[in-house]
Amino acid sequence: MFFWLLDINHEVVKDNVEIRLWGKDSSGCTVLVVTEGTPYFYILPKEEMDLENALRKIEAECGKHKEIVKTELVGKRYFGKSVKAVRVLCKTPEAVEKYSRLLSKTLPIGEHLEDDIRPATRYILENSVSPSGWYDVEASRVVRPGLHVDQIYRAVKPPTLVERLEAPNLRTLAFSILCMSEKGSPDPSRDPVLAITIAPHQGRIEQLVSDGRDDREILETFTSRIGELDPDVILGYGQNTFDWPYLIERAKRQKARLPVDRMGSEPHRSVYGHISVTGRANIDLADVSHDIPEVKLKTLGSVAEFLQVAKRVDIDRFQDAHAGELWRSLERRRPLLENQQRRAEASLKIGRILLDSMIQMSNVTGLPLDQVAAAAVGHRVDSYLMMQAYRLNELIPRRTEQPYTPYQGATVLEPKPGVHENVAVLDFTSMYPNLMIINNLSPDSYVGDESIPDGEVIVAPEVGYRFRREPPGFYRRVLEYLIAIRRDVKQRLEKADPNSVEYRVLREREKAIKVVTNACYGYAGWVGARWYVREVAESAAAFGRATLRRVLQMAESLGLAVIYADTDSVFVKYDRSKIERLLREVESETGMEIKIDKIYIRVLFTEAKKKYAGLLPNQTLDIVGLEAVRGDWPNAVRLVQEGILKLVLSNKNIEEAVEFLRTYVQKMRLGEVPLSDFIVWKTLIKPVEAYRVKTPHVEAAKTLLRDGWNLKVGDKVGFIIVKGSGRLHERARPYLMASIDQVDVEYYISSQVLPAAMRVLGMFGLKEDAVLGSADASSLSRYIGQD
DNA sequence: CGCAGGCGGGG
DNA sequence: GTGTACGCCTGCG
Repeated sequence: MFFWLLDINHEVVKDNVEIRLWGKDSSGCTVLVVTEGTPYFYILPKEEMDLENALRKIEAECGKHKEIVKTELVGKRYFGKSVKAVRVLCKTPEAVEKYSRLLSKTLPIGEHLEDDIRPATRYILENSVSPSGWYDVEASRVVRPGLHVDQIYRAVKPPTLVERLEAPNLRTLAFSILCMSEKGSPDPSRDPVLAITIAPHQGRIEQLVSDGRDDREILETFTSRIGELDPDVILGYGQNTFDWPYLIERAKRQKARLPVDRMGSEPHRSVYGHISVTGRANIDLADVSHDIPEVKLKTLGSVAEFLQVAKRVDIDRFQDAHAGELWRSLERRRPLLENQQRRAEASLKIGRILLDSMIQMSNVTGLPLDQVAAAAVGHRVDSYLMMQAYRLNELIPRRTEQPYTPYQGATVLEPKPGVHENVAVLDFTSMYPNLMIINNLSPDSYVGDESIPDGEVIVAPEVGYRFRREPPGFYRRVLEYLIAIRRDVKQRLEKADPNSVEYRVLREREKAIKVVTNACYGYAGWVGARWYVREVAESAAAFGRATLRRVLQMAESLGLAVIYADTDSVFVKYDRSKIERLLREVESETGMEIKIDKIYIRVLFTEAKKKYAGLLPNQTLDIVGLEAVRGDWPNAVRLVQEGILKLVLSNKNIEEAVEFLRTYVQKMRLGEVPLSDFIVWKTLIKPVEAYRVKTPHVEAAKTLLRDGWNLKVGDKVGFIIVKGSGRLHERARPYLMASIDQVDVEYYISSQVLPAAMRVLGMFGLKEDAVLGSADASSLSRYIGQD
């Protein structure tokens, strides 16, 4: 039987672990394959220990406990060394937890390992069954009441991989709930669910509306409709943190149940804080939005607009406390309900667009579809490395609590301020992964204070850490493997028809592999990583600095003018033959690929690092780091600075830029700029009470909290600076509580718009008073093109 | 005036 | 819960 693996969980049935593989078969039927799981952990005796003796002791101790099935000595590797470990097989995961601890306490003979691997993960690793892929399994039909799938099988043998790229047709729906409160956030202990919208991919959109007091009926209808529609994928926006917990709490209050999964039980919280619906993939698109860095403000409307499925303003409405009042009158309720429908439809469309990439990320990293959406990059890499460790017969280290020590990172050069014409940006392809491969930077090749002949090690510059040249370390093997499979996917892409499904899948697969490859360096320096060794990350950074330094030397000796450099990129004055020579020489010396990334017709640098704007040959403007692209500056500032940059870079027209600024400032003073362009958004990175300083956004948040709002870590606070006296934070108002005539326009002009404008205009020798003074813009001096 | 806390975006 | 480097705001002594 062929099936595509959608979800995996385990149940303990009569002291045995049953692994449940939920999937779809090749005809689109839902299937469940049950099989046994074997829970176990390892004891790794200390090196000086006599193995026979250790094993005898362990066996003697294990013999006393009936939940331990057996022990066996197995050959494994641990941090690159061949070791013998004792595998302790248990009946249940609970026994694994209990005896791994007990044994290491009563028998202090070594480390206990892999007791932190959950049964479903263990099964994935052991049988190489990565989720979101096709498998062939020899299985017999069985009957199991109470499980909601078309067919149930018992596996006779472990599944084997089937090379088939295309995912099956997944039944998908999106849902959204509507709850309201007279003030602030709705509270499930008080406010009923007012409406639930279900938007199935196939079929009509449904809206279940309650009478506003008793939501029991719509909760029950929702549950039964999910059962009837039987989705493989459940989409939503924020349902892990809002909709599901709210529904669960409401159901509890109503003494109702929410058996929406495929085994008749309720949604529950799982590993990455997400809500798991067994047998289906519950995907919160708010989690997935973090994979789209281009979308700054993570609202459903912003994501919808970015993906061109809806206009932001049509989606992000009624998301504030005022909406509660709308529910009261019947005719004003209509737009509220219509908006909710649009939100569910937008979620559905967004999900359909993003599903391919999530499926590939799931299959590459080995995390089930619902988990991969919720897991952060570090956990995705963690999962990937665990699969690779299994492939290489390496024991999986546990996460350990350890202190965090910062280390020195990359080099950033002081830019040459001014406008430069024809500037090429050269950069290395995957610099950190390549440095890790070339220098064998890996936890297992890292040589601490052991004495080793100089010829056998590579020494990292500046930091002096040593790494064995041979054998290839874990990171090196994994990174080489990643690069090899990516190359293979790229080759297949070249042959594929760009309009085919195959092409689309391969493109997403290639992206997923790239993300994992590029995250390995950061992962190596993350204290939470299973394979965290700070010296590895620190050495990669040091090799990076040395490499960049060398490129700068070589550019200089070739007579190429360097304008700026950051980490793995160098900005040089365009000179085709010299650049080509530089690239060749750098490649042969470093063994890494470096190429021209882009050529700016004109690029403007201020004195600041990491801030510049460049004009590309197709007339588009690249703005990096400047206020115009930052989310914590009001629209007014972004708009003015971007406008000025466009004028000075594409037309070289400073007079027009000054005129543009003057006109905008005038509009501000005349009240012709809308309130929304004055809003400053800042994120709360900790609970409001935890702040020791009084800042505008924290004070605005306090005002909102006093008004009954529910603000949490990660929430964005939009505020306005209003007229009046006192410190800035005393004049910060939540934007919903301010009107246009209260705005301190002069503050915005002098402290926000002008500084941002002058950062650009100042580069042309203009002074603030000259710009806003009475002088005619056309009499301003021109400084363009000096370099 | 200088330093610290806070935040966001870059490579 | 990938890393470090950086700029620039406001608060505060």
